[in-house]
Amino acid sequence: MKNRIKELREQKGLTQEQLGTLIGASRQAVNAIEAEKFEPSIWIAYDIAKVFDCAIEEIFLFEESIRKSRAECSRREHNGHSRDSR
Amino acid sequence: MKNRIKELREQKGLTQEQLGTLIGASRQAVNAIEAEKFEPSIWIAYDIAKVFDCAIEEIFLFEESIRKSRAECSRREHNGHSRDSR
DNA sequence: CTAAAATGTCAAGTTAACATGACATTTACT
DNA sequence: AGTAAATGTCATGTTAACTTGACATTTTAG
Repeated sequence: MKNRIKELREQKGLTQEQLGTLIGASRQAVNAIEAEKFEPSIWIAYDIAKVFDCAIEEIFLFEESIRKSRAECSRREHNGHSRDSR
Repeated sequence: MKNRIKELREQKGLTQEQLGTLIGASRQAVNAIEAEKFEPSIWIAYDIAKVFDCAIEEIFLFEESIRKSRAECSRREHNGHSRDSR
């Protein structure tokens, strides 16, 4: 998803590795999230937001993002029962 | 993690299943997240927040929550190199 | 009380978010 | 140019956040 990590990180003069250390995550995880390779877990999102003293929504731009994982793709044809089937 | 889903959901007169449908998730997922069985993905957290017209942090109470998953547990003994080792 | 709706919970399977390690490429400095 | 730091990226493995399906328990309403 779209995010402002790189912008804010450089503003603070942090490397990806340093940011990773600050939030207790790997350098590669920071890199991948920053590069929009995958979605952050909610805790990592929160930790990053805290480093930059922001709300999660100010860093991760949900509205402008394309949702790849759930909530689309499947769960499209097999609706109509919805009930647990008892 | 601690959250105010039940409170807000009932305030709106929604069932777990209805909330699940609104955010495109299963009833069981809503139940488990509400009961703090597991952490929501960031998209589910966002969708729930939007249903209740709140910020994520107003619904999921990070500060009061115990972090079970990452950022503790491992990554404690094997520090000191930090660099990729080349 | 009784039936239905809501909720709780378990099993099994899938998927993606991580971790670690390794190597390649780019950036920055002297 | 040369070198070190920073970044990009790939492979492999683990784990937890989901899914569907099924059944048990609790709550609600007539």
